[in-house]
Amino acid sequence: MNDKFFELPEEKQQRIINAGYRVFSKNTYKKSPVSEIADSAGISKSLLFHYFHNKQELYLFLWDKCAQVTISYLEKYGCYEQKDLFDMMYRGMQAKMHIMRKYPYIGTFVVKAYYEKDPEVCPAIQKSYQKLFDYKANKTLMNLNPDDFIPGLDLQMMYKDMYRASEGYLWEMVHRGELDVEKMEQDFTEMIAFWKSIYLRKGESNGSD
Amino acid sequence: MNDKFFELPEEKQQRIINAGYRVFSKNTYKKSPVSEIADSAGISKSLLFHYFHNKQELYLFLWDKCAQVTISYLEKYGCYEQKDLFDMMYRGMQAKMHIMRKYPYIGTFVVKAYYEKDPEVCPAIQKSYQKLFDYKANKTLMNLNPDDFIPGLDLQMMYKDMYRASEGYLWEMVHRGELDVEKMEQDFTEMIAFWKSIYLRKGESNGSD
DNA sequence: ATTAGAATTGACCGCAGCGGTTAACGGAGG
DNA sequence: CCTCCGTTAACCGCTGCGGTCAATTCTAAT
Repeated sequence: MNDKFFELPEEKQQRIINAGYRVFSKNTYKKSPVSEIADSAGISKSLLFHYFHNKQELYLFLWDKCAQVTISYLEKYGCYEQKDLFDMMYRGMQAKMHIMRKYPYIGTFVVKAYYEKDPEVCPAIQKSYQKLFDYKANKTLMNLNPDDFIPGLDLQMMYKDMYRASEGYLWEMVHRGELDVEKMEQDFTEMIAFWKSIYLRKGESNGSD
Repeated sequence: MNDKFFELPEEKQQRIINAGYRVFSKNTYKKSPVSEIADSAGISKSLLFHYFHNKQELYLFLWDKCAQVTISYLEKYGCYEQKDLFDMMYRGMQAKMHIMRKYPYIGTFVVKAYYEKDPEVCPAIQKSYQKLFDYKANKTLMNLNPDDFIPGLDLQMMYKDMYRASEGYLWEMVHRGELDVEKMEQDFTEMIAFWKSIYLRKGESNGSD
């Protein structure tokens, strides 16, 4: 790719990147017109081809950017220094929200990319996905103390259920269209509070309402 | 459309319908090639155009079929005779599973259709969606007795959380590719049991696990 | 066997829209 | 005035689309 791209003002880079994520997350790789990306970014198709030699290069750049962004934010928010489970979920949520604020379509893009079948990009995706996946792999649940939770609780199930509810909520929001990140952050906070209220053992040193 | 379609053997009708759901749920309306549907159904494009005059007609037929199937199965499984909340969820799940077994891509199709922007089909979709939505609207939660549940539980939150977890699980499965309905049914049953174990008031006349 | 009629198809058409190229435009600096 | 460079409109060859239609195969009654 043309390094001139990085000399562009941040805002313009972002606009182009997000346009890419948006279009590629809506269609297959093959059926995503570069012209639509250019339009969405407010530049001409020619200019886009000036920065990226071809469609494939643009796509793979976006993919790499994707992994890079995810990892950097997860680290930034300290999502893997898990002391308290719920605190960790909260940090994870914050990281996700921050990413979504900056790159609203990155989530759906990742999913689409992962299941992309086109031989022009598929191998590259598959190869580098493992890295990201390994990174995200939950070492969670390893060192949870059952005494902190209500007696007889299936911790595995609890975790799965919370994870799924988060995913379900996210899905709900994404498909609703406009992402009101403020509201999402608030809703997530509520959800976490709810989970604490039902899962955590009561009457301990924890001050909850 | 050509009524000859309905004289086809059930299995062939199904094959065509499912091919339609599959292709239309993968791409936008405009970017879904009729030829791919025909291929996927194992017939020629010409024949498909023999049964449906044009793409639009095929699409809207599939949409109608969709509403019709959903409603009929929800009724068949008695999903709205809610006495016990969890029983109702179980019935709902069974209905969904039955549908997915018969029309694996119908779920994703509905979602795609709902957010379809193409002026050739959008208005028709939007108009008839309200019906389906009104039908599915949860009168649930109306007549729940708080005494059945653990004290202080926020019933609204509980319901939302269960709903989201279900969606999250479904999303997880759908995006994983092959839909092992048996396993899904089993997992859902487990989830419902889990919910009963954490939400339901203990030590009553209810005999659980 | 013959044949009418329906089921089914391959080949075709005109056209839209794609990825990518290129020649030219326009504004800032000298 | 020229030159550079970010930027674009116009263009090109081509693919693949929706839809048609004449031809072929299948079915079954005679």
